[in-house]
Amino acid sequence: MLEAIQALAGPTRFSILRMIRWEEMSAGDIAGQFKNMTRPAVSQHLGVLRKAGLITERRAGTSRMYSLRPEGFAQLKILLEDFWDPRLMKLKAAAEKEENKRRRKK
Amino acid sequence: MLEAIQALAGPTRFSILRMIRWEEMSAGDIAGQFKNMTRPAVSQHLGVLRKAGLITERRAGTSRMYSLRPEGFAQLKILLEDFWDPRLMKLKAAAEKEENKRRRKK
DNA sequence: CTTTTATTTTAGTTGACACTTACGTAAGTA
DNA sequence: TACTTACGTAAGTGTCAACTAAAATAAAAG
Repeated sequence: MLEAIQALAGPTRFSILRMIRWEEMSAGDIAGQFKNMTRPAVSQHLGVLRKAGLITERRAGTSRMYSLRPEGFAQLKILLEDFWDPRLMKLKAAAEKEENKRRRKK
Repeated sequence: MLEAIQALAGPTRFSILRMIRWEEMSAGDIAGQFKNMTRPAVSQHLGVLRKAGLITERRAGTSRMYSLRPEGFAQLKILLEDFWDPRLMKLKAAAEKEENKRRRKK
């Protein structure tokens, strides 16, 4: 889980994620967007993002297409919500306790 | 904004945030939870978290009390939702389709 | 004013990570 | 087959962030 946050924390990787936010892109096209950075460097970042579960890879001929993996971000969102507002969390916990009580009555 | 993500990415800082998740703690108490780490090190991490807007500092006598700052996490949550929410993605795609139609009419 | 307590700040060291260059690989093409 | 395209992987290097130790600061107590 921390792996995903660390992947997100790199400025280059963050830019990559913004690029493929709406539609998949090839590794070459992604690297082409960067000035002053070699293609292997971008490839390594793509590897980090993939290992972190934030993107998926699809092979198309000699190209590799990368796209966002919503599941990865969903998990991060859940994680952040736990920090979001502790008071709300307490209320939610209480509500769920109530819910369970009701279920057990059946 | 990236600053907050980078702050969150450090394992030590992540632990600190979990500690003060429910209630404020003094710098000393926080540092006391860590084995194999000096107090200055923890203090530096607290500084990073504060600069990133994730925690707030309150002075009480010679102690400094730290607590979570929900606003900081709220912004992060919004950021992630932009990557995650499929409904937003669909809306954007539809908007671009419209945009293309308009262009072709010229 | 001096001492104590709690903590930050400064200075300096070291390990991890982001690069580059060079090489390897897999799929398409002549 | 040999060549080209589009990549990833390996090895080496420099930079930066996390740490420690020592000094500075700030508030309370004596």
